[in-house]
Amino acid sequence: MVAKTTKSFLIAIVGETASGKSSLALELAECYNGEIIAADSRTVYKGMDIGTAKPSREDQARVPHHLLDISTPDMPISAAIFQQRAHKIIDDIAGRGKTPFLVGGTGLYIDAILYDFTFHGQADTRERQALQQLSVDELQQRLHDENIPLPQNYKNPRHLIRQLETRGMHGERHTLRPNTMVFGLTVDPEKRKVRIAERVADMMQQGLKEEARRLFNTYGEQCPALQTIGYQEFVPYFHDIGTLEEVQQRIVRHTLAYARRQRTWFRRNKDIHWICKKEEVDVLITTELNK
RNA sequence: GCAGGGAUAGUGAAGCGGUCAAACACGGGUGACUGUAAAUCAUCUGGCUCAGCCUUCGGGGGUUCGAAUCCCUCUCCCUGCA
Repeated sequence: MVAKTTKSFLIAIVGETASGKSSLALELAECYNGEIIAADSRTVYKGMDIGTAKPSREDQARVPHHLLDISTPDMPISAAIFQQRAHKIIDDIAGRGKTPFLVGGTGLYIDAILYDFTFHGQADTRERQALQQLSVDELQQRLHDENIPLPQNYKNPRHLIRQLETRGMHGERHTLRPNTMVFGLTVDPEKRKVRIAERVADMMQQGLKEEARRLFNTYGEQCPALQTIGYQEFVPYFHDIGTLEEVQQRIVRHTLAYARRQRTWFRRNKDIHWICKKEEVDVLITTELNK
């Protein structure tokens, strides 16, 4: 019992895409003898580098990063798998007397750690593929037949499939993990658009097109992991539809929409300390450490 | 110059006498979401003192109980003949 509550110290840094999480995390990790765990559903895949703004080799040399490149796009990582691996690494880092920093923008992955989600119902790829052929109506009918209540998003095929897989079992959500501080980075709405546009232009410069082409050639256009902003937009272009200009514009728009979704996810989290400068974090961490 | 076709909400595009504030797509806003989550889904998107009212379908004028839809005319755009 006691052992459970003496969890190691953990600092989480969350926020929308292009909010500066990575560079802040880097600074803090250097400052507080830390290591970084990327809580990101796309940087876990090898080969998806430019489009995911994966930390560079130099950054990784400055501070050890974890859960980057742990799989390939054809071997999907789920929230549950991510959680298991992250737990182990957090313990490992703490065991070596260092401070783990959980950094990322994938809300579900972050929360799975912060609130120690219990997941129910293993996903069976075969069965899932079969279910994916069904329409929303058919999936709802199926749930009805098996006496399983509809999920909250009852028109969402993915959630319907999941509901079938878990047979309606609901995972548990616990209170915030002990010894944990959660920081959220805010972005000036005025600057958001410019920042994202610049970032996307930058990715194009770095060869995003070639990276995308290589990935699609290797794993196919249907590969779920490649249904990612920054890659999917190239598909029509590779079929000679539209210009590169349009691809870039679409990536920017989709990224903006994604950032919005991230905001609505994190906004609900009352445990987040919203900040916009490193100094604010320093004050909070220092007082926490002195307790 | 003559003969045709067209102008519709932020954009593209339906509608072709009433059920039209006007389909649909895109774009935009808001939200949901515990084993696909950078995914997926819902919802709103002319204005307002919002179960009703007001102003819209290139401009103006008619016909009609009633027009985005019919007629006349003007402006601009595309097509065939000159």
